[in-house]
Amino acid sequence: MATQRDNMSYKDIKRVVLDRIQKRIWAPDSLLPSEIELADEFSSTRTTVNRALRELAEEGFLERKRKAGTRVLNAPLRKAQFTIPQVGDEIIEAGRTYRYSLVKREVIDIPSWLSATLATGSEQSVLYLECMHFADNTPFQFEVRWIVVDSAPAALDTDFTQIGPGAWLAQELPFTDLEVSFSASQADRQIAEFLDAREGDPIFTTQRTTWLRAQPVTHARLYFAPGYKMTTRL
Amino acid sequence: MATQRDNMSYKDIKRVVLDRIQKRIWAPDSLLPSEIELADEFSSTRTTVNRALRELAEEGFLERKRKAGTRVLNAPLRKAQFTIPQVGDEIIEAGRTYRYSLVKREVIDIPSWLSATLATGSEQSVLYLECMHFADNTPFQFEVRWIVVDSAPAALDTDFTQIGPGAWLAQELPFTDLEVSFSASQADRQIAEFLDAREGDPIFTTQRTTWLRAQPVTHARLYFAPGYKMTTRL
DNA sequence: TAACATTTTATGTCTATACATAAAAACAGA
DNA sequence: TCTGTTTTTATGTATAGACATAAAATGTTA
Repeated sequence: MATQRDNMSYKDIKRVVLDRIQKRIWAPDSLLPSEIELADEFSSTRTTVNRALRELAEEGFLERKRKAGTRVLNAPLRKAQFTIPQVGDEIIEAGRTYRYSLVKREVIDIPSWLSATLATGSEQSVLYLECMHFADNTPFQFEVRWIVVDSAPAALDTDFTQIGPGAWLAQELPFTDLEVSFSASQADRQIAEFLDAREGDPIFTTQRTTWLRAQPVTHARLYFAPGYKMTTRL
Repeated sequence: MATQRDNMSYKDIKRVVLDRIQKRIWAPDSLLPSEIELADEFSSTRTTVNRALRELAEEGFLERKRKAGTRVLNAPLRKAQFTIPQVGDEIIEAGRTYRYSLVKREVIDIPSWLSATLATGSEQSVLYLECMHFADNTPFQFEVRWIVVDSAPAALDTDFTQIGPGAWLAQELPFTDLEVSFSASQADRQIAEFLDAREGDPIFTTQRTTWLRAQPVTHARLYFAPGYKMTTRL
């Protein structure tokens, strides 16, 4: 058997294929040679070529269908991956010091808009929390969170003065489904105060909802201090 | 050789492993059995187990290191994947009708802030464009775009009255690197007018910069009409 | 004991081959 | 020509075995 380092690795093959796509050697919408032909050309095996093409398809460059073959996507619907960070981690990673503080904690009946959003019963209790996250002692994020008590009874025994609900939930409760949305909202008086902003300032806002196998766990609204920018490179 | 349908597929193995993580059978930070041991348990092979674990690591559940083994991540840094959509596609996919219109088109010297952002020479020409994107004839997005002429000379021969610069670039020019950022900004008079908003309204804003192998191609600022929300599920 | 060299080991990858399967293409009958 | 059936084919996945390699663990020496 030939030794391993002679031939091209799947990464090499990815590079070559991507290069040919970018140089329009394989034009958009055109069909690539079959795995067997490519394996032959690169004197590799179908297994290795398969991995290269599969990954390029996952990355949004190719479309693959059984029997139909592998096609170059015309509008490379490139997929950006961004990690959903824990506020604290995000701040520490930026080389700043993180401080957390609990503003409010109470158990309430689930508001009707929330039970609608979560598609849960209307007779649930939820733990309502308001928290502040600071970076270098300046306001970074104001968090408003609802935790469904039935899904996370242990939350009632936690006072959340030392640990933020995000971090606590990540440790205590796994989740299976997540919905995140991003939008721009306007600072009302409360938010302006907490974030040291002016009323009416544009506020970058994230909403997150998580479920554990169809059971709703928590909903959070995260209001970022003015000037916040979420960036991804790819 | 045993036939294929007897044993567990890599997807089955993924399911089982994920389940054990979620049930805390394999606690956060703990070490999983080695691939060989797992292959043995599932009466599978190392290749198959490897694929399952590799994908779970890509999805952010596990961390793998040579010799050190496979570890359950404590804070599952879940990775949300969102596709960078073409405005038109996004609108059409929502079942609305898309209309595009060019507002302004001129060739200018590169502004200094832009040559700084792009890390390019300061003597470049850029094609400056302002465009509107409508959904069901209501303003959806106001686009401001700079295209580096040297990187895309063909842009000078295009009038952009029929096709938007985003769509045109996707067809004409591949890119290798992309930076996207999201933020909240405030509508100034011009933006308010175009988006049928009030001055001062919070505006969800995307900035995109693309390069083709270290050569800057284009920079765009996309201002969305008030109320826009970007959502991802996972 | 600290600094360096060696061994061990779990993951990373490749090969060669086989069976599985979706779907296009070819075929057959009415 | 239409409709339903069969064949073909490219991708999808599994197996068994080998070599590659980072990094932890261990051993060695100054």
